[in-house]
Amino acid sequence: MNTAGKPGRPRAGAERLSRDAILTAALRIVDDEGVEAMTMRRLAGTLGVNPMSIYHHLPNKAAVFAGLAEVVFAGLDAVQPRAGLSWQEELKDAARAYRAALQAHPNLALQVLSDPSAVSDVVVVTVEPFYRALDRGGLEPRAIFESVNTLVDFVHGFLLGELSVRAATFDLAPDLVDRVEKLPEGKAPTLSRVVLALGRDGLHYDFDSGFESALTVLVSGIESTLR
Amino acid sequence: MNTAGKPGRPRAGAERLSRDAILTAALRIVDDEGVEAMTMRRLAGTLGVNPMSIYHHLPNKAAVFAGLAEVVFAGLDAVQPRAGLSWQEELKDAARAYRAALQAHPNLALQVLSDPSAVSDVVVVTVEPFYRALDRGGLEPRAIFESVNTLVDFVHGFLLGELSVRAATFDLAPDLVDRVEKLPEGKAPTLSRVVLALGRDGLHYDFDSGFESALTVLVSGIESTLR
DNA sequence: ACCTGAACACCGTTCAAGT
DNA sequence: ACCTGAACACCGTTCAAGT
Repeated sequence: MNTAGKPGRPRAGAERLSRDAILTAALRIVDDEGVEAMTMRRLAGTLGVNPMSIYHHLPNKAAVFAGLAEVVFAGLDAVQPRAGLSWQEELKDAARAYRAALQAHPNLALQVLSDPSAVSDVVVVTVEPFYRALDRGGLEPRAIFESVNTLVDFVHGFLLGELSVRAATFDLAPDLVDRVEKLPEGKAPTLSRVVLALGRDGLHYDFDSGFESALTVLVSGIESTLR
Repeated sequence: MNTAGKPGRPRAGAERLSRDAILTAALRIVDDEGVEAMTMRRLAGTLGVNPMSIYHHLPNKAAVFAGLAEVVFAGLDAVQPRAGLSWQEELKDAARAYRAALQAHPNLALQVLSDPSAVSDVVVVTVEPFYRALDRGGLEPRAIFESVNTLVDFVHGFLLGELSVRAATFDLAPDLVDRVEKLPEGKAPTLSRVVLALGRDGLHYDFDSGFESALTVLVSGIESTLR
């Protein structure tokens, strides 16, 4: 039977744990309560298992996060480009899909983006749609490589900002106008002038349209390297 | 006298601790050994003080990191643009200076970039040089605002990659060619073709030139919104 | 092989007590 | 006000022992 609390090896097929089961539970904790709540002891608790049991399936906590990164990026794999798009629109779609994949697990994304050891082969494959679109655009290999790096870096930085703000809803809203108004005279004159010209309404920032306008800039910049 | 280990309030002027002294010691730990080594107990240890003493100067550990963020960004404040530059080159200089400031404390930068609560007014002022250059370029307030966001997001994402790789020197070098060669046939055809066309030499990546080529793309893209 | 229990060497932070 | 000591409620991980 091997009920909870009983030591000893379970019968074949009666294992209470598996790598998959552990990762599923871990992802749930991260999604619901954030990376900080995902401790080995807490994870074992939700699985109804001794903390040490986990170590028979994953070597340590870092491996748990690396496993979660795989799970998240694996979903990106299957996405097919929409038919009939210009290569520019296909490129934008790739960036949109990449952003969406990371947004699907915001708490995890922040962790994964800043942890190089969490990056595996699954992540490498993630960039295929970018390569495809730029190849269609007729760029040289070197230009493709650098353009993809630029785009991916931008998406990472954008997500850093987006997810940080989202995670900080309990904090005071970072009202740029307020902050600028409180700045000492002459500390940042151009910033002050531009921000105040935009005003409180003009600054109402929307991540989706911010992302789109950045994509427009980036794609125009990439196009201009063709000439 | 208030020698080490003696409790009680020190005489005026004989305080053994200050916010500045604490932050200086903390920055040293972070620079030398990384964010993970910077614990309250370790920090107190290097200051020769009881762990709890720190709490009389900073409310908690998060406040220590927020203070460190201030220290780092404060250095950016004084930078003046070089004379005689086109607005495009001035804009690139702003991005270069921002990257350099974050690179100066790589261990801290990763932490700060992903921690919204570490961002203070000091950081807001950081973007003034970007605003200045774009204002000279004749962009409208809205376009300036969005271009700065795009540029700053890119720099953040770029640094995330750059600092991650630097921090992972002990890990296996992420050799893209090797990884691509091991990929299942047809898994990422364009990526494979492009990467193999570049070859092992063509891919030898250099962060400095990668940064420059991204800046070229970004600035061209911003220019094209003027027309 | 798979799970457990006790133990080690840590954490951040609260609280009461010293001067 | 500034510093300390003991204590609370945690961590990740090693190791020996069960079946």
